[in-house]
Amino acid sequence: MQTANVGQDSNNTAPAPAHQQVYHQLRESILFGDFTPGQPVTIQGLVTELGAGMTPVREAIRRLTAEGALEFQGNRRVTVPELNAGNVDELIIAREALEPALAQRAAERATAEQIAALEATDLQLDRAIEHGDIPAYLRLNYEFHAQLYAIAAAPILTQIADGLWLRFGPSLRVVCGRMGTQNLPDRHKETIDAMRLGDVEKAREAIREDVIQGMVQIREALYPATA
Amino acid sequence: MQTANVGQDSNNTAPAPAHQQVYHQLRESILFGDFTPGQPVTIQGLVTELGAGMTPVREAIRRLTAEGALEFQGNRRVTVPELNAGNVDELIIAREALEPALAQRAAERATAEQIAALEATDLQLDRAIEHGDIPAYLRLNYEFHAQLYAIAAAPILTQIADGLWLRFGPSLRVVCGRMGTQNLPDRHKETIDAMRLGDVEKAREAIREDVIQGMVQIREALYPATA
DNA sequence: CAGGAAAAAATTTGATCATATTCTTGGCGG
DNA sequence: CCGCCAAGAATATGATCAAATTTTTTCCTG
Repeated sequence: MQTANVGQDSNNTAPAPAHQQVYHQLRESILFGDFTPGQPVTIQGLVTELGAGMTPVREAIRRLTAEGALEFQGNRRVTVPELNAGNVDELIIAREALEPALAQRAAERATAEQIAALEATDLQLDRAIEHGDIPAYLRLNYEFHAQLYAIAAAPILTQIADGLWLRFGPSLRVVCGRMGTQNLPDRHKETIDAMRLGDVEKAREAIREDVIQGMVQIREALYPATA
Repeated sequence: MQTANVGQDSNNTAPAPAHQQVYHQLRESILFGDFTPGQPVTIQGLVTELGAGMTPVREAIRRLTAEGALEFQGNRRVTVPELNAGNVDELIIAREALEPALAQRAAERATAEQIAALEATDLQLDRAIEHGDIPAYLRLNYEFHAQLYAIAAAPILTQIADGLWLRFGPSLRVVCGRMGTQNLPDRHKETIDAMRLGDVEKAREAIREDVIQGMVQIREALYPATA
């Protein structure tokens, strides 16, 4: 959400608390596919791997568990969730409901600069797709939507939508790994055009299609049999 | 979500971890109005009040912060969030999007027993409204919706919808305290009737109206000026 | 004698606590 | 009125205890 100074402390600002740093690191790892669905996540493993204390790691894990990015396995174990077909359907419902609302608000508020920045991200995204650079694709695709959220200026809706990315991030990574980046069309250009023209309804619809298209692709890749 | 054994350990089962117990206690306190919007929540206060250790309390707070039930004030302070008019609007959007979807799924799946249980809850709710029993009203109103979520069998959507209750719970309490329970009509009867008849669309619409009605009432009570 | 299931020991991991450290804040003196 | 200092609260650490998993051992059966 807020861009806290995750790194070293600049001149006067205090460094971010360790638990926040750990949280952000873990979050990125989950979002951009350093973890695979089903993978166990151990506290002690992270403690040694990140060189952090036990308490910050525990807190970061709790936070991510609450966001649905990790799953409490009952027996004190925590794993990266594996999505079943029903879960994907739920995510489709949720994203189809939320993202168009955010896009609409963004279209109503966007300045020319913000739209330009959006387009810049999308161009980088195109390049990543051309090069088949999956990590860059995942990052920039998320970045595009995150920029849209920021423009929408709706903190609660944004937090919820962001949480959804955490849920399907690991699976998206798997799907991309299988299919490459070529067959991943989006509706970003249409969205940007609509925003330039101030056509709120069209922007809303473009994002709706973008989201559904992407989610259905995940579902088809993971569960081809299911209708 | 899952009904862990929060209390003493029954014969063979291990007692729930302290951090979960603390989480559930805090959660209830927030949901049913033991905390008021803006109220600061201190770790040490909870440690002494609940007689729990510091680590479990910290973890519970982190979890509730991630769910939006508490707010990180930046300077290490945590408070119960105060909703502004825009926040309420966002909550309306989110609930209007999610609850009908859940109601639809519930209507598609409900057994006669489940509908009967729903009706029983609603009758208790009516009694609480008659008696002006605000705590009971808050509890049973939530219970009604929670039962609906359970029937819908959609864990992700349920978790998100549940999180929304945590966000407006404290404010709902304030509104009820101001207006009493009399002027709080709902569409529960219509919902139950529609479910009995298997009229999925009507159930969806009834819940949609129920939710909007309730949320608009909160908005009007807190921010009368705003359209 | 080999294979395998059950039991027991060992190791790994999670939960909690007491304590030290760091940061914020409110009051006091300049 | 501004800056410094002390009190209090939050953060972080490492130790300790408990639970779960894994490995080893044992014993029985074919």
